[in-house]
Amino acid sequence: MTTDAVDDATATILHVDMDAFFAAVELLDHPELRGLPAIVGHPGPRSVVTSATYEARRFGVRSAMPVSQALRLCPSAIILPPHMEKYREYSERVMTIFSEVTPLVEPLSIDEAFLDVSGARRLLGSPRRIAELIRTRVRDETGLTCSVGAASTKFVAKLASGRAKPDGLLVIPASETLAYLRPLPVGALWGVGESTRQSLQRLGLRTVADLADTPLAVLQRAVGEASGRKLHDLANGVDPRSVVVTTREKSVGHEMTFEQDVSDPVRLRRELLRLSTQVGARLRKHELVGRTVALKLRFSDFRTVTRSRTLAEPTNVGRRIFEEATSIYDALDLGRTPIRLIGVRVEQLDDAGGSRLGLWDPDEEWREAERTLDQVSAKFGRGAIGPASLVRSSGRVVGETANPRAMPDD
DNA sequence: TCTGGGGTCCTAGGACCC
DNA sequence: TCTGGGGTCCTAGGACCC
Repeated sequence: MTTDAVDDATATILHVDMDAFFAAVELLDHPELRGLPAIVGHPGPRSVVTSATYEARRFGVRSAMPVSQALRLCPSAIILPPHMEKYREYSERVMTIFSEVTPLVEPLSIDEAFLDVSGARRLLGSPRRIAELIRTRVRDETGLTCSVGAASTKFVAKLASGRAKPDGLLVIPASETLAYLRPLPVGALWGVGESTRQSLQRLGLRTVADLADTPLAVLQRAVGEASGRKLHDLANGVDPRSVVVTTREKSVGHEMTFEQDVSDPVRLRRELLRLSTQVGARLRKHELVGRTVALKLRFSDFRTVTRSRTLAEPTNVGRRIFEEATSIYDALDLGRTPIRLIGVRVEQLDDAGGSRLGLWDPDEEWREAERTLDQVSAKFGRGAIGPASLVRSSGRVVGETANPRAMPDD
């Protein structure tokens, strides 16, 4: 047995994270941009950075940063519009590679997953060897690079992959976990963002070691019962979560930010109809129904409100979702208050099962939607809106929704 | 600098029931 | 006449993650 195998025999959870995923996929189609700073983001004045190459990151460009700010930091950056369909394809390809290594794969997002390789060791070798195998296959079969962390818990594996980036591998055996964790800043812990970091700093807690040595009750008073418990555990290297293969989504929603704030209630209704139709289509595609409809609004000052209602009967019908969302909006009595963002979400999901709701004719729903628009038009004046304007209404063409007939089908 | 869109989880208060 | 405690559901908001 090699020292290698001895050293990492306890590190059986892998976290695989693609490097600058969206940007890297775009570069496959634009090899001439390799080595240059590039940013993926929707075109538009209010867009943010979705992904950036490491060349752009060297200028301080980060995900979620306004594109305008990114361009000030890095004026030579090339902006690439996103192609979600393509990213989903590559995501499936790498997830397939993972599942050929072990059936215990838990996708965490489009570009990362946890793998439990404890059962694959006899066949494929130590976790380190398995991680190398994955990295080689991903590179050979997709042209993309990924980073892998291996540890005895999910949380430490994720930390390790982050530390290994880009294009690296880091194994943290159980015996070294605490020594690795303790010097890190509290912000390295999962669930500690800016707000929690400040709360902890007020208590003089700056490192993971500080947290680990603080009595549980003190932490819970500062950040809440559940978060306090979680932080205390993580800081002590405790993370009992196992790799879970199947999880069902708990809510489905769509939202959109206008390029300029919108005061026109008719225009807002039109967006609600579009969003509700999309949500209904996705629910049916996944054979789900939902009992609660939530409306989200963001105002010019960025203040955000949500209002939700629970239905007597669950639904996955766009028209029904639209009715409820509209009714909630009307009840807010906002007049012509300018709106920056509008969103619809359906929660409390359940299987559609064999109920009638599972069977659906997308064309029929689209005709329903058009009738609804006619009613709105009749109420607010002819020509105010029409079915033809639906497609363009967002002011932004989002690939799959460019064809209105394709929309109810997703 | 002027803040996307997809989500999850937690908290807290009130209603309601036992 | 005043007052308990636990459990569940609903709603709103906020923190957080990618």
